Amino acid sequence: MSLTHLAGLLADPTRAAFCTALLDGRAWTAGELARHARVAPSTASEQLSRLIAAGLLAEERQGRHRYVRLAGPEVATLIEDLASFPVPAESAGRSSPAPGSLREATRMSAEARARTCYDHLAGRLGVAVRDAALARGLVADEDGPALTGRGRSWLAELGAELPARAGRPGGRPVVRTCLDWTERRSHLGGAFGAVLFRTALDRSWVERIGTGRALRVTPDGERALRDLLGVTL
Amino acid sequence: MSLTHLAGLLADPTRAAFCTALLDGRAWTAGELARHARVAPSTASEQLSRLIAAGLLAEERQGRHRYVRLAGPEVATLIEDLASFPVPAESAGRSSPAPGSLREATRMSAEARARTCYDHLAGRLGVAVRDAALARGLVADEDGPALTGRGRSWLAELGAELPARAGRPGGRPVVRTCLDWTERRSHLGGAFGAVLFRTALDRSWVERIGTGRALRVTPDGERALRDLLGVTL
DNA sequence: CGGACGTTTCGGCGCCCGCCGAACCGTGTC
DNA sequence: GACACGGTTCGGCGGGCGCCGAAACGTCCG
Repeated sequence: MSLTHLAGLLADPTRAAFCTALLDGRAWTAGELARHARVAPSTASEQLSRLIAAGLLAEERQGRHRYVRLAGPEVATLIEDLASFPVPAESAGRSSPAPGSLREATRMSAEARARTCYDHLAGRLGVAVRDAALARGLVADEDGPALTGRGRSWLAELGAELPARAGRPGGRPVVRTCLDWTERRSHLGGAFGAVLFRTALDRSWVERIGTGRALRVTPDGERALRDLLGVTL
Repeated sequence: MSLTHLAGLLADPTRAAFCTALLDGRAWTAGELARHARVAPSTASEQLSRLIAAGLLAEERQGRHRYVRLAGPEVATLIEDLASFPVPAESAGRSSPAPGSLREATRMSAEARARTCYDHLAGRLGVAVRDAALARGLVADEDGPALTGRGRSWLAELGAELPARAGRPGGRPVVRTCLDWTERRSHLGGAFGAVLFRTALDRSWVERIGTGRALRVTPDGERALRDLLGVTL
């Protein structure tokens, strides 16, 4: 994969829209993505094939549907890195992308509260969780974040465990900080962030609302967050 | 900076050639880059302006020359990340970019031996330095690399010091591993890697050869590497 | 079996953008 | 002051590529 080839794939508005939509970590059908990006199904089909051929996306066919998702966490962080590259000063013209409709505005505020970032938590909830994990000594942040011994036993008590390859060379980093670009603060990614979100979803502490990346914290979730991390929202 | 805009800048062969050339960490003039990428000076001028406007490059004018360099380490890592994205299997056609001329071949072998990677060491030398730093306990690698206490005092004895902002939020990471794509192994980047290379250059342990990224280890350098790190080449 | 639907392939249109050469400007040199 | 040289601006050319609509294919359902 050459630099120009990869960059060229992300340089097109349609393909970029696909990728950012898929940042919610879920699998979308080709048709959903086509409607989302407002292009003809034929166009979506072509562009998806290219993204798949390049190894950015993975596909899974089920009957007459073609499900598509990001190929892995590396792809997600790559896209996040590109998308969060600091904008030089002179773009002060239109600071926010213009709320547009009311529907759009409420969606954005819901996502600011709590949302997914590929496979972990983001938004104010994600930042609060990180702060709590730091305060309780589950995660240290000396020259880059790391899971502490206390963090490991906390995770074990929770009944969750990290994938075996996490942290080993070639494997996924155990904990990564991910710049949250609504909050302009960090939240927790990496294998730890992922397993945290996974359990929260499994135990119905959070649930997805709408078709986007927004999340809602359930009453059970509020209780769990308070008892396990001391987080109050 | 939108994702598509940034990616679009790197999607063009000419602009990409500029960026990868600038990965040597030095400042090039517009004309040098034009010749390097084999385009007319006028073309180079236009493209450089765009890269600068986007904040990827920084310029410095001296007399009738326009010097240009990468805007910072973040840009370098961004480009490295994109360039080192794993290529899917079916590109097995032409594995290496065809040596072409003899001149080209000797340049490549020199760069494989020792070269710069933006502002730190790479190639076999870079990998050897990392291995030595790990073996001597200067750097640990538990869930991501970190500078140890011993590493800090080693650096102090050397008479070198890290920039004050290194490791703090918003600052540069103290030590980063950077996948070396000739060696397919990691070498040391980050503030530590940079200060290491800086002192090596200041004390003439290594010197640049040719106009590219290749380095030569001086006799003084061989001695220093052996005494300080136990590295023999 | 027939119709609806999601997806794919193909041909063709239109636009964007990278490229160059020519003219021009400012700087350094003889 | 004349000339050389690096860089920039501008107009115009050409190719690549994203888009669509039409037609075809496969799957699911009645």
